[in-house]
Amino acid sequence: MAVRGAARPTKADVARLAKVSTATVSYVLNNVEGQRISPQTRAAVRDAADRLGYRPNLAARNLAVGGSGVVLYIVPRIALGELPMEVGSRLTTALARHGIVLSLQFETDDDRNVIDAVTDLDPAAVTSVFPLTGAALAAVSARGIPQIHLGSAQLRAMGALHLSIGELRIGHLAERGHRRIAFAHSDIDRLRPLGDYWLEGLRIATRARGMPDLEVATFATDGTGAADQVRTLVDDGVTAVCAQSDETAFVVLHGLRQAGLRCPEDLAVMGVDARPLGAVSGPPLTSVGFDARVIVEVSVAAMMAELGYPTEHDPGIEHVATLIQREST
Amino acid sequence: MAVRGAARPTKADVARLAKVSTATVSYVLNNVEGQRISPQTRAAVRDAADRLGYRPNLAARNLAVGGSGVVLYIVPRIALGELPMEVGSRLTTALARHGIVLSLQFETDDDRNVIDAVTDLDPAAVTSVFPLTGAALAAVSARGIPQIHLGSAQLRAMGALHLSIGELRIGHLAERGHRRIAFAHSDIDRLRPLGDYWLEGLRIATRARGMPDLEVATFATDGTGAADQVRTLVDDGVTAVCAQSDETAFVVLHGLRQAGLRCPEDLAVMGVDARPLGAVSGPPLTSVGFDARVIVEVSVAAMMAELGYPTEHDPGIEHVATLIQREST
DNA sequence: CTGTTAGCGCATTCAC
DNA sequence: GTGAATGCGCTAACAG
Repeated sequence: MAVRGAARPTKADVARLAKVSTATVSYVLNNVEGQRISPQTRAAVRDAADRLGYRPNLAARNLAVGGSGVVLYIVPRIALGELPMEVGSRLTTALARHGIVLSLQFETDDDRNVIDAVTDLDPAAVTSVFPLTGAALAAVSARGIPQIHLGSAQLRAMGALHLSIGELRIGHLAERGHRRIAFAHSDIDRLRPLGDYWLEGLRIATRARGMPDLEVATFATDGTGAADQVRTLVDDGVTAVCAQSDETAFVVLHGLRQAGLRCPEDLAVMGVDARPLGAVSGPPLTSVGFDARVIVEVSVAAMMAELGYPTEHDPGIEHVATLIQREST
Repeated sequence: MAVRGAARPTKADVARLAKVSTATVSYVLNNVEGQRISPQTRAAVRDAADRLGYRPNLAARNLAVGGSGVVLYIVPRIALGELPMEVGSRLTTALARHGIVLSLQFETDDDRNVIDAVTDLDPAAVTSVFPLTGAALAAVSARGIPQIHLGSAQLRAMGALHLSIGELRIGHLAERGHRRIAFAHSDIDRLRPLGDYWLEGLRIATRARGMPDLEVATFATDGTGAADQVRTLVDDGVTAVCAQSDETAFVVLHGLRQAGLRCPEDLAVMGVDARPLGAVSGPPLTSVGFDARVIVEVSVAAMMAELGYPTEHDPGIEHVATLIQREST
């Protein structure tokens, strides 16, 4: 049990209590390789350390190693479910354990905050879910700061997620007799790559079943023109649409209501993301829910590895996604 | 291994360029009182500093002043619109300008991450929108770390927000002939205080107009039982409901659709928060949008002041809220 | 194997 | 007014 006095114990205190030198303390606490230290000394140090509730002073450590001890995490502004925030959250605690603090930066139009943060905080690295672009990218690479992002490369590594999701969705729709299916893209540019990623999985699934290729439509986030688009789709003989995300699915649903069409009778709609709001949309939305835990773990592990803190634990990749059947299909 | 850009200039570099001592640099750059420095020297230092693009090394500064340079910001887990995140975001950049980094911590059931962060990062303060509770509170106060939160005290200071919002909503409904109005609470405990806060404002507004007191109903977030509740309300003669938030309003809308009732004919629904999704709900939701900028500014200013970085600029409190009329009323 | 020591960059006394 | 000197707590060479 740590006794909390006024001042935090320093490495010197630990050394004194363990009756060794500060260097030794440093070695055992940092698990420095190439130093052979007797198990008992090691134990003594460890004991003294947590007897005192010792925690290294980050400022001092950073000063000594010449780093800032800060890593930036850029959060996309667009609603992409809770995942990015979840990843950020987990990353925060995972890194804190290593004494480095994660500074979340939310995307803005001008990337100003990112640029400021880069110059003010001098981060050791910049992490993000999507690759940086524009001014932020320029600022970061100008300073030679390593950037780490979780592109579809990692997603692919994640058991070819798009394939299993695609199969899951198309399978569900095919079972219900749908053959002509459309894909609803978001009109947010930034999300395009993600949409394309899902689309690819869907395409492969339809092809495997000898179904006609998917039609593609892009829906405006604010619902503008959705009714007309939906009507066109239905007139073309499309009977179901797979949206790029639940958000986009909501827009399609909106279009259906505006057009006076019924869901799923006239057009079935399916999202992917399983946001809580899907339970109360009109009608409640069928979607596929991710096991956030697994995805987050993979992401965090990848980033930690990239940052030089490899995680020994490689989480299993099974069952990352499950169908959530509601009334829209 | 990426080659970092040119080494950062240090205070010594600036001193050399400005032909003064490092102490002088420190004085002018930190605007130290009680030191009389010639304007020209001052100018020379400033010039040299930004000529070199000098930024102080945070680790070194923190070491010298004995602080960690980290402040925690606890983000409530519940969906409360974008505001808390927005506040966190702004706080991040505002503090970064002062060389302190904000570490966002998301609430969890066990408060484990907060406790860990407190011991690992040794923050100078802990900020949050709501007061801390439970284990997190214990950990923070045990260490005597100052906590700063934005309770309804500040909200009230913010021009009695609940009153103006209440008046705005009731006024809108009254204009449309509604007299019997209900309030829809969220079933999330954590949100209760916020709901009560809004409710109080609504009550005062109805009373002022001699309208009957509001009925209160609590809706489950997942939509369970919403249809019955809505039906009961309508049977009771209620013609409009003010929800605690847009989220809750969506649940009411869901109940209406399930019950086969029309909105706004059978029951008008009004949210507060103006989330983007409101544009594509069924029907699109009337709500009141906050001028996030103002609220965030007030919050951030209050927190900065509390943290010892008073902001000279006291943002005006006018027009923090505007009615967003859509089809649900 | 373990102790000593020299900085890391900055804020802050204290002489000049 | 300004410059030199100290020390913050820690890491990493270098001795021993």
